[in-house]
Amino acid sequence: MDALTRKQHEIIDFLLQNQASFTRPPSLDQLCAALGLKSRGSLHRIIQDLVGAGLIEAMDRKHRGVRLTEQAKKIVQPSNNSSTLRYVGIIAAGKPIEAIENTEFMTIPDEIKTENPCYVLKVKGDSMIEEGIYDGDWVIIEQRCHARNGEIVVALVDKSEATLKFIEQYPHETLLIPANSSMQAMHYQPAQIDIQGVLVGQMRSYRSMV
Amino acid sequence: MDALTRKQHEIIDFLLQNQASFTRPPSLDQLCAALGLKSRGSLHRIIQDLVGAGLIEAMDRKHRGVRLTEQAKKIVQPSNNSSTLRYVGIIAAGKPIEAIENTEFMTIPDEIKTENPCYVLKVKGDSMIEEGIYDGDWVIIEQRCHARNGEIVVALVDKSEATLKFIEQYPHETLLIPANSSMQAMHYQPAQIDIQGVLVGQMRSYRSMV
DNA sequence: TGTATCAAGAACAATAAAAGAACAAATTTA
DNA sequence: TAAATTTGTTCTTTTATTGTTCTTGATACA
Repeated sequence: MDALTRKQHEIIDFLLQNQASFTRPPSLDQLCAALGLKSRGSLHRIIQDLVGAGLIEAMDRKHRGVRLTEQAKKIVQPSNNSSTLRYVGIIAAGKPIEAIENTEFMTIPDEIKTENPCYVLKVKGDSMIEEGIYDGDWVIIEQRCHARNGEIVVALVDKSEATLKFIEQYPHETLLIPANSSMQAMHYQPAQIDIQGVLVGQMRSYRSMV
Repeated sequence: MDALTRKQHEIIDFLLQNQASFTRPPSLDQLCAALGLKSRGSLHRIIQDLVGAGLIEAMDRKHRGVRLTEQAKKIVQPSNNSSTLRYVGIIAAGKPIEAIENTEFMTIPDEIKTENPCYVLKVKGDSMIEEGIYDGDWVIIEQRCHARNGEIVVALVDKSEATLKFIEQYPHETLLIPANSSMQAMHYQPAQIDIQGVLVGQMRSYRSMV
């Protein structure tokens, strides 16, 4: 199969990304409208080339619209707008992270993660309640061992206790600050603290509320 | 089996979506009325093709209406497993929902949605801040038109303004209650309020904080 | 410069669909 | 039971839509 031209690529990308938004396979005219073209004559040629490449099903004069082949649909699977992250366990202030028994995975939308490796924790406790992070919420953590002041981090204290807090780092002191006015900021020696990741996303289910 | 023509597709979609609203299988004339056709002659041909495709049960002159086969009902099931939801737009208290221009879809983990149809909105404003729902958060809404007292709903006020609030419904009064102590509960006539969905999930990105 | 790609549009052929007439079978009503 | 009505079926005719094929001209690129 030859490499696709720019336009062929654009059309396939468009179709793959908008499969869901067409309730049925679009006709050439509909595609033209969606793509901003004024006439379907030239689009037809491009579609035919894609039929040749095995990415679109032949239309042979049937009026059934432009349908992607299974092969084409597979192309998009890896580059979906989400990815599967490891659900590691439960984080509760003052305790080690309680790992869950069987490794679980959760599909997390790109909107609340980053390009870098991330993992998921479930939050236990109210220490970040004023930041809108509640007991039972999930948090998405980007895995890294450094953070900037003011970021929310998973911090390992004295190699034993894990906690989710705002961090402030100074030459001779590291502060872990809760978002809960009934709790106090904690002061540590920098060596006592290991950063295990930085908060990049959060999510919550309201299903069990009922 | 060949792919369906547009009209065949439309009819199957219609039947699937309106199964519940027909007390008995619709006759050809009823279907014509529902679909805006003036004569059943042409509809019959299309139905026969669908019988041939195994999606509709053969009628053989029985006057009992059009029934989908089990196979046809399965067609929609797989898309249920998919966790791709429509990102509809932005909800800001006191304004209509501001639809986004191009239909977008977001992949939402099963943990923060339900089995029923859901859609996604972005929240603007602070009216639910004490419930941990902040300006800029996404909310996942289960699409239904009724709610129980104490649930958080997308309510359409006077057919014009949309808002996200706790709801309390009494025979002669409906209350929309914010989760923000600097705001007041609003009192309405029940007829002023249309429920457009119930909150089932929430999520937030911390990426832009940096 | 020549080549490949692409947009626009005209013209055409095939298919799909709408409308309606006429009839037969099933069902309901009187 | 008989008549009336509804429903499904089979046609034909007409219209609309969709896919196809060409030609012309513009643009990008090596």
